[in-house]
Amino acid sequence: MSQTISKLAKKFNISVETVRFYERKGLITQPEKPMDGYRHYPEETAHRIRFIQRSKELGFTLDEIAHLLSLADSPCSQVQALAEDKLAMVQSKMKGLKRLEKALEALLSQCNENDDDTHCPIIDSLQP
Amino acid sequence: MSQTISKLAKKFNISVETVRFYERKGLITQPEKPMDGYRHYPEETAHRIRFIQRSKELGFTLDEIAHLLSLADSPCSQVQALAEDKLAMVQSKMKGLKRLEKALEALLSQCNENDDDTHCPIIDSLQP
DNA sequence: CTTGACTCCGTACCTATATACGGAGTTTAT
DNA sequence: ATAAACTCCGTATATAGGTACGGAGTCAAG
Repeated sequence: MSQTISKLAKKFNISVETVRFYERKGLITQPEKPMDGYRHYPEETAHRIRFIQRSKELGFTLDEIAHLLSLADSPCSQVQALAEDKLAMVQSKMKGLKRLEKALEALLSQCNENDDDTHCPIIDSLQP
Repeated sequence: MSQTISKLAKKFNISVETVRFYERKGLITQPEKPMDGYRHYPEETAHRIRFIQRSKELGFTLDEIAHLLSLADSPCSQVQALAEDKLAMVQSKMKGLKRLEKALEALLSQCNENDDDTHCPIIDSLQP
């Protein structure tokens, strides 16, 4: 069953504008527009959008998703390489956040030892 | 010693435009501009920029830094509250990344069990 | 047949954090 | 004294991922 743009959008809880945006990005192909000039989407487009949404949940950017889609029939090793890159990025981001967490905890523990509420050691440690 | 804008910028390895940008943002105050119309920065501005840079490393956004700066003489408890919010954000972000990591690892382990390089199970699991 | 909902398109706008540009005026070095 | 380097200002551009708008045409229900 072919769908209008708003049906499709509603199905995935995104806006009509977003569908058009994905189209412009080349993530989905603009369907044939019969006599009336309106888009009528085949089932396949719905599959693509599902793919896009799942990939987004995995932290892929739209550009990376475009890449993934273009790899649909490529050797597994290529897809794997992309996922591995992503994993490395995720892990490095986590390391940064871990550092941040430690730093914030250290600052906060200074506050806890501070009796004088009128002045905050955090401000001091940030200043030279 | 008062500094010109480019000296100041060089000192912190940022660009002149960035200094002007911080000024527009209200993070640093635009200094008096004597006869020639050029900015001459007091030492204090350098301290502020140092503060900004350290805070950025801690993951504060410029808006949050503006807030921090405005709290410089506020009760410790207020500054502490801001830092605690930030800590909570950092921790929640880490949780999200942890989930992501697991998901990617699961996908990759499927690839490792896959003999057929011409087709990738990652693509399949992303598709409906 | 009219009204309201839907669709089209191009374009502007949004956040965040800058970076880049252009033209005019100024300071510094040689 | 002249040229290079610096400064001023306002504005435009960039990324990412959309969101919003306006005017015109079209479709579906009653």
